[in-house]
Amino acid sequence: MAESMLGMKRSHRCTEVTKDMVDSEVTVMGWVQKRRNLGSLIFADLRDRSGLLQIVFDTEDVGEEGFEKASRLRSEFVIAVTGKVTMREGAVNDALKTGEIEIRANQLRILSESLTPPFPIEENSQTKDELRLKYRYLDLRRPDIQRNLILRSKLTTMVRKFMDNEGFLEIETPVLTKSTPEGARDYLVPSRVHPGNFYALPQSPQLFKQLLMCSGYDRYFQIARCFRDEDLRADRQPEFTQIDMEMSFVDVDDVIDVNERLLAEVFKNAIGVDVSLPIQRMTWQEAMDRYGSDKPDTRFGMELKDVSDIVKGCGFGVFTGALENGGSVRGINAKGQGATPRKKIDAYVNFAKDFGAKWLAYLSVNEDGTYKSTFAKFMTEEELEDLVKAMDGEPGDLLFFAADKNKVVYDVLGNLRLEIARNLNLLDKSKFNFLWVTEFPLLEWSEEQNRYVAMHHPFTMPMEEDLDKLDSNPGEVRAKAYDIVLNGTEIGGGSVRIHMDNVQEKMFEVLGFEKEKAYEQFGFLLNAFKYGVPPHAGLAYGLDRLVMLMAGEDSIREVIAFPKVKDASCLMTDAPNIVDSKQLDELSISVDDK
RNA sequence: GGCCUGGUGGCUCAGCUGGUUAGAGCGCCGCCCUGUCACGGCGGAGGUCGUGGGUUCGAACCCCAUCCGGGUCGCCA
Repeated sequence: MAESMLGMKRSHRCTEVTKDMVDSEVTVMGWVQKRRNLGSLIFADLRDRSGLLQIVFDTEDVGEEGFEKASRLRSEFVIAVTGKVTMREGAVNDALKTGEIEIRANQLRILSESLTPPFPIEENSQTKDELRLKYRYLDLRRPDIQRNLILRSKLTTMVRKFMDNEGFLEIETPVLTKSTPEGARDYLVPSRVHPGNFYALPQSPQLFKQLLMCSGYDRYFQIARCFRDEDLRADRQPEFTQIDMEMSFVDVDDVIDVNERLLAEVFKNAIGVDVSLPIQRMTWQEAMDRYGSDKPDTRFGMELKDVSDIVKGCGFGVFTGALENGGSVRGINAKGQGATPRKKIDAYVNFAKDFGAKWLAYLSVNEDGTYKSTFAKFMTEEELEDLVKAMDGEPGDLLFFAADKNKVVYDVLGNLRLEIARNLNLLDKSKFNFLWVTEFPLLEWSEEQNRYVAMHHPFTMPMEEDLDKLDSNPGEVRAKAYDIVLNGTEIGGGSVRIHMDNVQEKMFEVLGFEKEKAYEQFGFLLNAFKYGVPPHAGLAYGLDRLVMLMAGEDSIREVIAFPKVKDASCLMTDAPNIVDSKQLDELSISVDDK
């Protein structure tokens, strides 16, 4: 039976009550975390978002009726308590912020009873995700999730403050917008007024923020919800949040400068981490050569080495064959892992195959200096020695080699490097290694479409010094695009945009867009550019990933209040769901049952 | 779409090569208990072993299908 709170007013959150307040009367409200009934003395731990506070119920203070009521308390009941703050008579509980004090209740109201929760509401939950997400409203009561969401709120507040100080304006852009070609699949929204026509939910506010630059807003930002209809991962949700920004009359260094200061400020203020500026920069090519990844985790070494020159004359067909096909042979050295059992190595070989490796060669340097390897028989003793030397191989080391097209070699070794590091616990979550990756390729050859596609998007400015290669060698043109990487996770990316119509036309030409088609898709932007467009550039962060890393979590679900599961459905609401045929009729939609 | 992995009382798990009545801890319910905070003591309830089919004298265990999670590859300008 629930009671009204009429006449009672909460005076403090649980942990706002301190020992300075001893002897004063407070009113606290919250959930019963735990009750301990000793017969004629009852303790209850009261919980709210601030933490726990112990309440004592004694007939002397709360009366017969109150005590009887207290004996009915169970986990997750919502109660209001008025009482006197006192120092604890018994032992102090060092685990609690309020461990020295307690409230001697003189008034108790049960504001709401609770069923026994389907899983314990406690930190470090052991409960399966399935159940947590079905009862997300209970899961969200757990202190660790509450901490994450509080951190997230703090972070966005800090971002807004910083951006405001820097002269950025927060401007909202539409959520119902136009479907864009290229890139991820759009979520579509049917139009009732225009039968057969659809809005798309934005994958990012990209085009709108560029238009805002055309309109003279100079510095824009937005904490924007974005949508992509692609499969989920631990760090990917169908709807996610970007911290999006765009600036006028700037070049790469200007964007990097303001963002370095932003990162330094929020990491310091939100989690007390010092980011030393300037943040290291690395070109895309260097990142690929050294780490096999465009988002290198620089918390550990194990860098890739190109050994193509060493093995080019050897008798091992896998190596020489890759070189003849224009590829390369590269290796990594797992220091001190020479004793890795065969089974584990086989697992690495299988892992490599997931990334397209037909082959993963390995060699361990025995303690006595001899080698054990699958390919030793194809090479002379001298060739092997040179190879090991090139890899800085010492007794006890384990070397892996991939030989294929560069893309495959990078992919295989880049991921293998991470896999080994994970197994060896080299990924220290208390370390925060930032890195700018710059000079991305402008274009990427798509086998599937048999044409070049934009690596970033079709409005990305090529580097001025590469402009003449747009005709002769488009694949080698570098872009004024940059990513900000933290511990091997891409937390943001952006570019300088094309503001020169001749360059934009050339870009569409290289992408195989006919002029008409380009206007059909992006006419509003291209037309806007005819009326005076400033040079502009921007960047967008994945807020969810940023908070995930700050909170030390492994999945963005831990920092999103109501996330979706692997198949993009919501276990709590059951969305998506079928709708009434009347609704479909209004939208002129008929559904094919398959 | 592919691959890997999981589903056993409310929760977390154990359950051998197929063999009596499927177990444990926590939680829950009842009684007792004045300084607990992983409270304690005594007693108790609670299980279609995800679902459907098959093999077998016999299935939680083996086979097939399917549903629901997790990871990952493809995909994600």
